[in-house]
Amino acid sequence: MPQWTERADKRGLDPLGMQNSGVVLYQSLLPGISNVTLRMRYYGYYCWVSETYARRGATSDFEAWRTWVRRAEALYALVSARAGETGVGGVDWANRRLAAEERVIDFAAAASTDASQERYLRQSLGVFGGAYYTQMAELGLFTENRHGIQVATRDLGRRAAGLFADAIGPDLAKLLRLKIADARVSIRDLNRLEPIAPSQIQLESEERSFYEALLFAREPSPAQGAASRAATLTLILETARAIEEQPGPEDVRWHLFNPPQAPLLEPLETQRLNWEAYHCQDLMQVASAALLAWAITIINADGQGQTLSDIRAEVVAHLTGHDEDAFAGSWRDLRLSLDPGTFPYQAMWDDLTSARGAPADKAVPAITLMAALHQRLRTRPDLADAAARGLPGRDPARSLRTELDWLESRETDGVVDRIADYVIVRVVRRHSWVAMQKLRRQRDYTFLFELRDGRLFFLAGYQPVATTPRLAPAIQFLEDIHLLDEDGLTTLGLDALETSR
DNA sequence: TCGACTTATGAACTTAGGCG
DNA sequence: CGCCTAAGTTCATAAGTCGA
Repeated sequence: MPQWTERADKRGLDPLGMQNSGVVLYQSLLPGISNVTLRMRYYGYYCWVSETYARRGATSDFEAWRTWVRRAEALYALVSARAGETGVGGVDWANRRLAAEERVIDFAAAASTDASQERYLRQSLGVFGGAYYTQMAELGLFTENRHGIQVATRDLGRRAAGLFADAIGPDLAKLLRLKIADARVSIRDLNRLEPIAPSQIQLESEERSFYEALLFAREPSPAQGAASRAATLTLILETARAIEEQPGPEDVRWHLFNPPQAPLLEPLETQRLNWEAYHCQDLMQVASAALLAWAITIINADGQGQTLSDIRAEVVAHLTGHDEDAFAGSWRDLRLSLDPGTFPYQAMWDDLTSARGAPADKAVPAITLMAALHQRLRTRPDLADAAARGLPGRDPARSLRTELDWLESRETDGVVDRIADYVIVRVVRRHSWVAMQKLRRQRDYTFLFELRDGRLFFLAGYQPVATTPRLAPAIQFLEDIHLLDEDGLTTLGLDALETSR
């Protein structure tokens, strides 16, 4: 291995700067839930933590508030670890403490911000500050007071706090308050506190109905993105009903990819169309990335490096040698030859995102997929509109739109020439530009190849990856509030679905 | 007993988003 | 802009299983 490979110490994230367009889109489709908010019940717990802190005689001292939050989180982690829960901040630490088999666990030091101690979490305001606060603010549960301290809001936040307290009952609420203040807890008390764990939201409780009303925007004064979130969550329930099992993120993507037999009512169809546009964007992103992976293997073919014209010639040779009749005509001919309704998108996606197989063998599938997407948008003005609304169409961003516009600009040119240009201009040179920006702005060296004496030299390989659109936490939330379980849609879930559509 | 193969374990890395 | 987090994935190694 050459010495200079060591310089590529950061692997390129979004090497074509194209994933970002999809990320921006999906963020608007599930506001109030992020990739790091993993359990619904934290929303109620933090409101209770804030209210309890206020009632003990809160001051404007941020340090005191931070200590209270950190102790509340550390205790929640200990209870959850004891109960075998997942998605809780600090469980790794809690499991280590439980394994030590102390009779009484003193977590004052672990909850402090003293760097010399083994802390349950290092970030100063815990998962509250790192993940939940911004999402709870979006939902109208939390706000910042004039002293810069995060507090539960008067209306929604206080109600959530009250419902959490009611759910666990006065005795446990008192015990919980005492143990947070004390920062010491026995195993016996951890067991007693199990009803506060994230999976313990009771089926027939006001706490549960409150979370449902909150998520599905049935509260009196819904916050900004509430309707969008409600529509997406309803579409997830719809997916569960259709596939008759607990859906995973992939199931949701593919279920929402095609218009359903029985048309959805507004605003659900509009939101489904947004998800379809997002998924088309991700398909395009993966196809472009597959061409990048291929270009990298061409660069790496011998240790001598390749010029841009070497790479172009290899692309032409490979695509010409590939006895694909479809590639004999123009780009326009290619897209018109495909049926965008029956095209095997999922098989292509699975192939391109899998590590199996050589990148060169994925070039033809990637190109065909791009043509199918092109034809899909040409024949679906509703979809093209959704893409136009949700995705950037001009420099310096790259998206489904920009790439299709580029391909369409000279679409009567031959496929092989058009794609050879695409690989050079939109893939190889684009990656160089993106990596240069990251080097300048973030000082990250993310180049997958580098230029020396007019030749490109291999630095690192690349595997196309999908973006992860917050669907996993959304599904977990729906499970936490009993709308979904391991068998799919529950009775409550069916009720919620009927109410929402 | 050896080697080929499968399964289990664990370390290291990746991912997203947000704080300080 | 560096760092932090949980969960997922990948990869290497260890342990276990099997047949010759």
